[in-house]
Amino acid sequence: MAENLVIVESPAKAKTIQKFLGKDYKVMSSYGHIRDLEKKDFSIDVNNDFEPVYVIPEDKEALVEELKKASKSAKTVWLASDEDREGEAIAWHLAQVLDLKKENTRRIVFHEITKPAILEAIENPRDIDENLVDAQQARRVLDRIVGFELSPVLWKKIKPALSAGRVQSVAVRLLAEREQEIRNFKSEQYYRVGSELLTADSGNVSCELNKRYSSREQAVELLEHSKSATFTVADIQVKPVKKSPAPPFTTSTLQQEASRKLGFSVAQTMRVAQSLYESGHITYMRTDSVNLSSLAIGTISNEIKSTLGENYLKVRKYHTSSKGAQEAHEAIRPTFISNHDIGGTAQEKKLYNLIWKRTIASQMADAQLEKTQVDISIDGRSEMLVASGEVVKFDGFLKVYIETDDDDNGTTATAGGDFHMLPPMKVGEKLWLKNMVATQRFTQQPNRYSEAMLVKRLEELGIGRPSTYAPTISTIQARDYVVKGESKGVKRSFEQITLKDGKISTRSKSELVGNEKGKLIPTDVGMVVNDFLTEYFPQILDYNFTAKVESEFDDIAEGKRKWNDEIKEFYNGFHQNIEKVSALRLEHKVGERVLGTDPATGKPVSVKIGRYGPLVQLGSTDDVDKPRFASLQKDQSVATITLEEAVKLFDMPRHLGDFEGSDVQVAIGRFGPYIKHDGKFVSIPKDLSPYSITLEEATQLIALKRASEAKKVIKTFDEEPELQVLNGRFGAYISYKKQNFKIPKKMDAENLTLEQCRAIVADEANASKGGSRKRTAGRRKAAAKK
DNA sequence: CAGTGAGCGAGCTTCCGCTTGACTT
Repeated sequence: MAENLVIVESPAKAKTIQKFLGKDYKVMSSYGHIRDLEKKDFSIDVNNDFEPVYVIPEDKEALVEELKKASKSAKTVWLASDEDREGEAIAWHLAQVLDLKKENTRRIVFHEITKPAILEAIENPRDIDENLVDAQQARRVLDRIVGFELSPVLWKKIKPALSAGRVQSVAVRLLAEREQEIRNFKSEQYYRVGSELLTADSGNVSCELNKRYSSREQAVELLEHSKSATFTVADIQVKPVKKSPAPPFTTSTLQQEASRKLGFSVAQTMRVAQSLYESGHITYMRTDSVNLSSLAIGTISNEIKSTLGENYLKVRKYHTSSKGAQEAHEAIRPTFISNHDIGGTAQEKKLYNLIWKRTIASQMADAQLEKTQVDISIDGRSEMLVASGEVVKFDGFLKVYIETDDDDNGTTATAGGDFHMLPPMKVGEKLWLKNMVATQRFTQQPNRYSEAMLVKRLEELGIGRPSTYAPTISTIQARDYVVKGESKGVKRSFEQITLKDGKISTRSKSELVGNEKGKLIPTDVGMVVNDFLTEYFPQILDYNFTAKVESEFDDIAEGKRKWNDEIKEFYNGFHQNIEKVSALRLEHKVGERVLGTDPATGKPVSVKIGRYGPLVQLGSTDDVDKPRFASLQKDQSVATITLEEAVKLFDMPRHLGDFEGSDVQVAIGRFGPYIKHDGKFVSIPKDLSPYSITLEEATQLIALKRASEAKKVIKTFDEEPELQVLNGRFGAYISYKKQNFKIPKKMDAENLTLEQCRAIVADEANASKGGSRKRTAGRRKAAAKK
C-alpha cells in the first residue's frame, strides 16, 4: 500500500506524475471541484454572514468515496491542485470533505510537470492559504448572488427561463452595442485615387494619392489636370523595420488563431485541444499564461539550432499582461517539440501544427525588413502620389509562422513572399503616366464579433476565465440572446473613373457589402434584455465591474479584508436595487414598439417580446375583443419590422384548396412555415414564401415528403411488427417499442436478420441497466415535456 | 415538433469555474 496520496485536478496530469513518483506514491485526480453550492438552490445564508451551503454533486459521490478511502490508508496526503484561487479552494474542500488532519496533510504546488519540479515541490510543502480560499468563496458567492437574484427579475419583467450573470450579460452587452453602432451607421462616400506610372526603363510604379476626395468633382478635376501634368520623384525614404514573433499560445490566442487560420469554432478548438492533451501531445489547454518552462525553452532552442541554424534563434521570456491572469499553468505548447507532426484526425494534425509553429516562432529571431516610400509630385498640385515597397532582408521567425490580422476580413498578412518590389528610382527623375483611376468608395460599417473576437475582448476586460470562454458563448446562444449566423449583406454599385491615353471614361461596378459569415448576431430578446439590464443594473453591466471586484478579491487574498464583509457591502446595495426594480410596474412594456394602426380593423399594432419570443399584437387589452397575436418570423426583428409586414402575419392560416379530397392549409408554426394536409405536416423550405406558395407547389412538397418517408423504412419483419430498421439523421438504426438502438458499424443494415436485431436490442437493454443514468434521465425529461 | 400568449391556479427556469466522461435520435 502506498504511503503517500497525491491529489491533482486533472487525470491526465495524475498519470504523468505517477510515473515520476513511483510506487511509494499513489496519484489520484479530483476532476476539478468536488463540492459546490447546490445547483438549484440559492444556498447562501444571507442572515448568517453569507455562509455558503456546500454539497457534493451526485456525479462526484463515488469519486469522493474513493478519495476518502485512499486518504484513510495513506500516511501523508499531498494536495497538489493548481496554484491559483480555484486550486486553493479545491485543496481546502478536499481537506474538509476527506476530513484530513493537519499533521499529515501537505499543500504543494508546481509550475511545470517535470520530475525535478515535482520533487522540489515535495521538498517545500506549505499550509492551505485560507485567505486565498476566502477570496474564492467571495467570488463564488458573488456570482451566485448576481445570477440568482438577477435572473428572476428577467423572468418577471421579460420572459421565463432567461438568465443574467457577471460574465454572460457583459458578453451580450458587447454584441448588443456593436449591433446598435451598425444600425446607427451612416455610410459616407469618398473617392480614392490610384495610379500606375512608368520609369524611363518601363519599370512599373503603382501608387496611391495621399488624399481622399469627398466629391466626384474634385476627383475628376485631378484627372483632368493629370492629362497634361508632369510627374517627378520628389523624395525617397528607406527605413529598416523589424518584426517580432507573437508569444506562445494561451487559451484565448489559440482560439483566435484557430478561428482565423483553420475556421474552427471556439468549442471545436477546445475539443480538439483536449484530445491532444489527453494523448500527451500538448501541455494543458486552459491557461492564461505565456510562460514556457526552462526545460521547454532548452529543447525548443536545440530544435531551432539544429533545423534552422543558430542565427534563427533568439531566446525570449514572455510575461502575461492580461487582467486577472492567474498563471497556474504554462503556455500551450507541444510536449515534445521534436515531433513536427503527429498522428490523429485531420483536425488534430492541423491544430497541433499551428501550436508547434507558434511555439517555435516564439523563440526565433526578429524578421528584418526594409520599407521604401517614394513620394511623387504632380506639378501644379499640392497632393502627392505615394508608392511603397517592402523587401525582406532576413526572414527570421517569418520562416515558420505569421500571425494573421485581427480585422478578420479575410485579409492575410502581406509578409512571406507577397511583398512588392519597386523599380530603381532617383530623386528628381521624371515618370510617365500609364493610367489614373478614381474609385468611388464608402466608409465601412463596423464588423460584427466572431466567437474568437468576443473571447479576445472579454479577456482584455478581464472577464471570464480560460475554462469558461467556450461555455459562455454556448450559454448566450442557448438563451437565445445571440445567434451565430450570416447576415447576407446588400449589393451596392459604385463608379470608377479612369484616365488612360489622355481620355477619361466612367463605368459602373457593383460589390457586396455587410456580408458576414459565422458572426454572433444579437436577437430581439438579447437586445431587449440588454437594454433592460443596462438601464436598471448599470453597476453589474459596467465593463469594469469584474475588474473592480477582482481587486477586492485581491484584498481578501492578501488578508486585508474579510470576505463576508466585502460581500455584505455589495449585497446591501444590490439587493435593494433588485427589490426596487422588481416593484416597478412595467410588465411587458419592456422593448415594446408601437407600429401604428391596422388599416383593415383600425386597431393598434405593436411588437414586443412575448412568452415564446418576439410577437406582434393586434388590438389592445382594454378592448372588448381579445387582442390577436402572431409570432415574428426568423428573419424579422422587433427593431426593424414595418406595419405592413406585421399586419401580413395575421393572414395565416391560408387555405390553398383541395388535394386528394382534403384541405391544403399553410400556416406558420413554432418551427417556421408549414403545410398541413390530411393530418400531416410538411415544412416549407426557405426559398418559398408561405404567403405566395401555390397549391401546385404545395402538392409537390407533399409528394417529396412522401418519397423521403418511404425511404425511411429500410426493413420490417412480419413476425415482429414493432421492430423496424429505419433511416435516420445519423444513418440506419433500429426502432423497437418507441426506443432507438444503434447498429454496430461493421453490420450491414440492409441484410440484418430478425435474430440479429433482437440481439442488438437485448445487448443495449443490458448495457443501460448497469450505468448510463444520464441517458434515462434525459429520456424521462423529454417524455415529461409532452 | 406544428399558435400557444392577456390573467387569479401549479411549478419550473438561473450564476461562474474547476474537471472529464458517455452520449450521440
